[in-house]
Amino acid sequence: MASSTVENYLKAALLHEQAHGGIVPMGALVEALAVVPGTVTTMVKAMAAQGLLAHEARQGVRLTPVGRALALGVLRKHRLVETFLVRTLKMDWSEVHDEAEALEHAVSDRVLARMDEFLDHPTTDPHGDPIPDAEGRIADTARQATLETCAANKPLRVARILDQSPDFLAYAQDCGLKPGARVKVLQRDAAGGVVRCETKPGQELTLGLPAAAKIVVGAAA
Amino acid sequence: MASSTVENYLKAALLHEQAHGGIVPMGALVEALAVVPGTVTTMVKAMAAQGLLAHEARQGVRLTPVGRALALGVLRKHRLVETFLVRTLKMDWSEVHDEAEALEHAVSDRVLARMDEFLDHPTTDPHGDPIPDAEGRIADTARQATLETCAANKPLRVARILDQSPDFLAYAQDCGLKPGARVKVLQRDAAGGVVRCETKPGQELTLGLPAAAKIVVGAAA
DNA sequence: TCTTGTATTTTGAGTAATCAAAATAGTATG
DNA sequence: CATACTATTTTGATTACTCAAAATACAAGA
Ligand SMILES: [Mn+2]
Ligand SMILES: [Mn+2]
Ligand SMILES: [Mn+2]
Ligand SMILES: [Mn+2]
Repeated sequence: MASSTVENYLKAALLHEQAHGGIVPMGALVEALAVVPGTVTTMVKAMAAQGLLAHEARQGVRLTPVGRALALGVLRKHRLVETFLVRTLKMDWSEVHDEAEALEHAVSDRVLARMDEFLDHPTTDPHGDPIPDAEGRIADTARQATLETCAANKPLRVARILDQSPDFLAYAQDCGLKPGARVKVLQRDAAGGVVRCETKPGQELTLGLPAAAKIVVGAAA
Repeated sequence: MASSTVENYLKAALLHEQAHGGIVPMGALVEALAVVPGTVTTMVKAMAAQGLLAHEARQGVRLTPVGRALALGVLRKHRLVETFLVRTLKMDWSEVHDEAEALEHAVSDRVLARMDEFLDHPTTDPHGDPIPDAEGRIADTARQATLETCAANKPLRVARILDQSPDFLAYAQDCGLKPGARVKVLQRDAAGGVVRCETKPGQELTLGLPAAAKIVVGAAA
């Protein structure tokens, strides 16, 4: 029913809503979809006419319940496909995002259900991103601590990487910062803009604050 | 580079060429792609301009070497995906054709290579159709015997089913006629238009000639 | 040869998605 | 408050693919 283009717009709106809350400015869609502003205005009007989102003139868009349900379905496909590519086909976690970007529009619900079963119903993808369940429920991940904001000198684990770019993921892997890895913040220097961490005993690592903000951490259960 | 539409035209031309040889009439593409004749003329002109096929006015098309190479790549994706869906995700062989019809355009060469490895380089798909290798070489399957044409009273094996429709495949499965299954033709009645076969000892089966012609058989090694 | 019938092509039109560039609205700054 | 800046919208085109319906070419049959 919905074209790949429409699905991409819906997913972009959902991700922005999850990351920032409230209305999604047109500019966010311009950026996410890499098109010119006029294109977004045109598409948004068409999608609003279809009841997928509400367009507030000069402000931005909000997903309707129908639009959000569709967006969650696309996000579920994206993240299950990523999980499949890494776990089953042994692809590198830094290359699967782009592959999933295309496959999320081609995998049917039937295939997805078989894949979910095959993978034993995973709840997070290789980047630590939560996978919505078949009914569209998704774990709330708002206000989680990152290496930029967490407490120092406590044993933690990497929970999620907030940057899907191959470059950053390759770098994170190099540093031993994959989801599940242990970390401890040794010292945070706000003036210098760096965070000093320990990954393994003796393995130290200094990260810039923007990079540190992309590493979500949780208690080292 | 090539759109899904172009890939579908190329694959249809290749399949027709493999089944009938020589030039592919416009009408064959009309049928295969379920579009109106004028649409085919338009698309064919565009594709000829791109060097994917040669258009002989009022006659039909021939694949160029470039077009054929692309078509073989699409066919390889289609059949590897089908194999994957049946072997790994345990889907029914009668439903995978339609799924593969969409996935063949979304699976990248990188993913395909991993899948090929994972499946241990299969050479035929679940319907017995040969899978082109990574260089586009494909087993020649012209002039193989079918239940309509093969010798009687010799132990044989089903090699391939030439009809991908879910209905026919479900029927074939019911009759125990999956690739690899043993069969023997007991008697052929050209006047009555039927073939009487034995699948298992004691299990007899009577097939109409059109159906029999869709079951490719080979020696029961 | 004339007449049909069928396959193919042409013509005219429409939809989805896009861009470039000009117009506009709203916000922030002096 | 006037000005400037920025985000958004509008306008006018373009590309890819599609259909409906009319025109045309070709191969047979009478
Ligand atoms: Mn996508
Ligand atoms: Mn992910
Ligand atoms: Mn296809
Ligand atoms: Mn097949």
